[in-house]
Amino acid sequence: MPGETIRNMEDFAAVSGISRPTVSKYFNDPDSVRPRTRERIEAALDRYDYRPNIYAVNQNRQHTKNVGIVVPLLSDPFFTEISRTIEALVIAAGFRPILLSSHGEQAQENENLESLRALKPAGVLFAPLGRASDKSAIETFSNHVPTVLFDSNLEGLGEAFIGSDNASFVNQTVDYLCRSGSAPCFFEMATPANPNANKRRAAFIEAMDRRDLDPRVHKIDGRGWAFEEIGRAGAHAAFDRGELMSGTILCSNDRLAIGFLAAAYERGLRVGRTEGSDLRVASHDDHPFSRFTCPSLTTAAHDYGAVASHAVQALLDVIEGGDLSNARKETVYPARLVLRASA
Amino acid sequence: MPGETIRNMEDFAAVSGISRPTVSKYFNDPDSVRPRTRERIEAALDRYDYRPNIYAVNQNRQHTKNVGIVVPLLSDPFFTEISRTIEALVIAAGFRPILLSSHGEQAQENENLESLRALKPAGVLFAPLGRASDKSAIETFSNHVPTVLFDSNLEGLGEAFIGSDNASFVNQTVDYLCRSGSAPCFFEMATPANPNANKRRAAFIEAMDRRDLDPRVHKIDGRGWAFEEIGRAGAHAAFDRGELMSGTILCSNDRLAIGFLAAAYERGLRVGRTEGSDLRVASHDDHPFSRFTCPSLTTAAHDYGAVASHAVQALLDVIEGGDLSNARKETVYPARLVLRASA
DNA sequence: GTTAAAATTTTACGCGCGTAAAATTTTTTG
DNA sequence: CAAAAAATTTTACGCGCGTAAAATTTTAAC
Repeated sequence: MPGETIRNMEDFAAVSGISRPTVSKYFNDPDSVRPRTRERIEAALDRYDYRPNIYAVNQNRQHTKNVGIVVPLLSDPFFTEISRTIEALVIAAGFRPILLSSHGEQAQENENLESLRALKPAGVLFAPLGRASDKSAIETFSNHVPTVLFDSNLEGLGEAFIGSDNASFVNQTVDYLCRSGSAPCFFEMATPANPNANKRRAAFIEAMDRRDLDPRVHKIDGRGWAFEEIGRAGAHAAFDRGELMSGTILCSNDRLAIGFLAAAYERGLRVGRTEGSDLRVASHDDHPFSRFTCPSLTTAAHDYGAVASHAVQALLDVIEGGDLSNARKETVYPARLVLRASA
Repeated sequence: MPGETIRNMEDFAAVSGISRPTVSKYFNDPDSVRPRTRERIEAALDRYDYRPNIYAVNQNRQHTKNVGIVVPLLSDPFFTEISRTIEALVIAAGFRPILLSSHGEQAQENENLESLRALKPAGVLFAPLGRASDKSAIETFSNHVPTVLFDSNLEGLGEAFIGSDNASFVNQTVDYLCRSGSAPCFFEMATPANPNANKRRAAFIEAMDRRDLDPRVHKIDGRGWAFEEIGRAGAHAAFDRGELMSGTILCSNDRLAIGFLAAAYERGLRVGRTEGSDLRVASHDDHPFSRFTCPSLTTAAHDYGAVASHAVQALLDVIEGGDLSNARKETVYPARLVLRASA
């Protein structure tokens, strides 16, 4: 009868009729004790709602069962989505995910790494800000905590990098756009925060060169992470100069495209691949909202599942396997073209 | 010289020339020690990068400096935004925020509460799922941990509730729509997950009754949290029957409206308040993307800042003040009408 | 400069659990 | 059923820190 109060593992061991060290063993791995013992513990466990004190458990551990997940900007639905997927995999692997957003700022990113270190995580899945990241801080961190980078690569940092193949993204959109209509002009921020943007531009130029086409790149102003507004303002500025009002526009990413489409709508420009349209717009990322733009956005989709599961697996390999292969691996996944109404 | 390795507070106390209990006192409140002592500790602190072991610190504490933040669905930008604001306030108050999403499911919500209990937080800011919430689980939880509800109210649960005044939202949109054009029809899910939806419908009916107008409510099918797709499918179903293709539509929330606008666009319906438009669409929430819909969405905005800061303050009062007033308070903030192009 | 007040140091103990080593019990094997 | 193997219990210690009480030093007040 739950008359007495269970204050610690010793009390719980007493009411379950098992010794405290055995109970301790059970909580670290239920399969490590004899089935009958396990039954008795679990019987006691549902009569009394005892759980080990997390802080006492972790006090003397070198590393805990925590796994940090750091993303540059959680309010970007792309990162919300990928971190949700990663979270589920981390839980399935028996770890406790700790989700942190850097809110687009280096100071916050560094603080996230600092507070993670204090939590002694088994490992960290880390999508860095990119250009704004403090490389040396990240290097120091990754020397102490097993770190796997995803989404944005920082050369040489972390045990591995898993992301998307930017060339595949651009090759597929360029290929589709070129064979279905006029050649695209690339639309991007002049000083992108993310290294993927640079790779996409480079891939665009190369893809156009291969086709003996002029690789036109339209760069717009704007700082920070409010990409939709930057895209919208940049599009209006272009329209004011009579530019980008016809033909085919390939945006570096969906959030810029969302802003571009809003501006086009505001100008009464008809976007789409049907006859009578003024211009076509395509993009990259398959942002959760791109299904609901007007018109719906033709884009290249990340393989969320592959990136997430490979990143988690890579981290688990480092955590469990130790240093099997010392080599830092980079893995990228190709895009999947998603044809919608905008191009 | 950082020759020796600092393993614990005793080592650190030694190199800083201060006794360990005083160092302990410093870390709990830097102002509680003499200025000269503080200087010496902080001088040592930047020669050696020692920080107290979080787990040892919290092991014997009744409650930690952690504050839980639980939202029903982090991938909804509305919750991403409000939790970001709350996070900053929690940090400013000297606590460590722990952000958890229930991913729209009761099982996850209950798990979140359970893992929070194990972390012995000083308090929790909790936006429940609503109808899908396990009330008894939440009641049990809130008996052990100071809990302040926000966004969705559950009668009698938690120490306080802070949210938005649904009647204010609907009154403002209805008032504006009625005085600027035809009377609105309300567009909502037949079985909304969130109690706010019910209050909005009730407020709509009341507002229309007050004006001696017929309160037409259009209910659409759909389960889950994919509101945009539900709104889009519901709109198409209505259009197929020749309904909602003209006049004024007032959506229960912006995410439904985003779907509605996508469907209207796909049908070639012109939405807006300008001449030549087929229908007007307005909504509630001021979702971060509602600025970028086509046309941009007229809506009623939450006072994010007021809700966030009042919720945090209410929790701090409970944490620090003990039980000054035993009464559970409910506080709601009015909406701010945001006129854009859609109505 | 003396005294009272404040801050610090000393001393000492406890928290809840991990874990190693030796002793004991239970289970499996033949 | 005896012996070997496996699991469990006993015993014992340590982790890093909070914190109380008493002794001591420093600071502020006069």
